[in-house]
Amino acid sequence: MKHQVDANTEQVILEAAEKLFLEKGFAMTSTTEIAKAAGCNQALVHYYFRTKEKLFEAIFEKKMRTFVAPFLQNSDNNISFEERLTQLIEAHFDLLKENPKLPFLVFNELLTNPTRLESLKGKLAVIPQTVLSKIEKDLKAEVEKGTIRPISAFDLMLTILSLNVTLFLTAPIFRSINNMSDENFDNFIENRRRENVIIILRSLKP
Amino acid sequence: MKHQVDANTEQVILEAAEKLFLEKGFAMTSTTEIAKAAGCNQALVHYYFRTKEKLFEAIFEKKMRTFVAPFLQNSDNNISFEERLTQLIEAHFDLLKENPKLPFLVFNELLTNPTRLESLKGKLAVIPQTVLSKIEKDLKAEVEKGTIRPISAFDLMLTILSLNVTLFLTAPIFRSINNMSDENFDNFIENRRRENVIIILRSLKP
DNA sequence: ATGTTATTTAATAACTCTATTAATACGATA
DNA sequence: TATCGTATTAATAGAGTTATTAAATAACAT
Repeated sequence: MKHQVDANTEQVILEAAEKLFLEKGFAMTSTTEIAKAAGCNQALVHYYFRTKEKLFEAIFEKKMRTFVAPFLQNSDNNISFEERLTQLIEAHFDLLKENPKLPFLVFNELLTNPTRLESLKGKLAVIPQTVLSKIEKDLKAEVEKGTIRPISAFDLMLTILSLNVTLFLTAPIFRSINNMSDENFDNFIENRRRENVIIILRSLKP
Repeated sequence: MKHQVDANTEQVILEAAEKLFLEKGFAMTSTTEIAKAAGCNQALVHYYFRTKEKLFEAIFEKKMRTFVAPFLQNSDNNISFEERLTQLIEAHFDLLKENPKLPFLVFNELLTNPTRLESLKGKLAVIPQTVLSKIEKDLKAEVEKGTIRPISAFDLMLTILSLNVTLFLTAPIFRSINNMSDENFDNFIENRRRENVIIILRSLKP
């Protein structure tokens, strides 16, 4: 068992924990396991983070922010609404592509642990309001121009979320069932990126 | 602690376990907890099902079948393709409405436990093939009639799955964040049933 | 070199969980 | 009523978990 002299041990533990939590969720991951993955003694995990819960929270909150990030960045633009929307959808898609296990973690913890949901409520409740109201305004303008049908920002967001999230949530399952090669899998994913954009744009037509 | 003389204890245990597994997943539910919920001794749980794993499997496989059921029933029809598709989407939606925790259980277990996925692979792999090929045929016919654009049955299924599943997966979260009343929540759900059908039908237009 | 602080480890307390075992209650049947 | 199989329970072994503590070691400034 080597000492972690050079690297920041706290960071190494954090990363090992992140990987394991994403793979197996909170309950199925033990601090012993995290320590082993980080190449350190189990007590060190507690030395740096005191409890498993606190360690998880440090990771979860950061990940939560990543998860909703694309909806927050405002693309102040001279490009068309359709282009802006496409960019949003694809930004969300790409983020999930780089963090494919993220939806699992988020849903798993928010659904099984009511406390977690409660504690995040305060922090997250603000986001939808500010973001949605901006998109709402955008949508209203387009509706008046007659370029799209009337639809709530919430419904639109939920549709984007649904199409993008479920793809990455189910991808490992379909991949396994269909015995896809890396290449097939990549094609499948990229095909879906296009498909999702098409579905959403079409759903808005007047 | 009363004896469970009258009712079929095995069934009572099964139902208690089902409820708890759906709420909190496999790892977070203990046999002790199941026994308490079933009003019996913890050893009885093992007496009837030997292991927690076997108990779970008995429930999971049944639930898995429920989950994919709507895609399996063939509506041999004289009604139009659009109507048939609408019925399929709504049947799937209604099933999820009655089993809102089901997607959580299925994803949670298939994703965290590779063994589970492997063991189901054999049983489930057949289904997509038979079902998809039938829908594929339907789609091809419609494409030739010029009523829809070319699309794979798999993509269509994934879209339906995405829209319906994510709604029920995220519903408790949005409900909590937005402090929805029962009535608001019901409206929200019913509105989405319509919305999901619209999105999918529109996505198929030529 | 030496004292001081930060990091790391081994050991272990205190639980909790699964699974098994041995003993007991129940109910039908001979 | 004596007997037998099924249902049920208390007790507990055994493994694994989190968290704490005290001791050892490394790092570093003086």
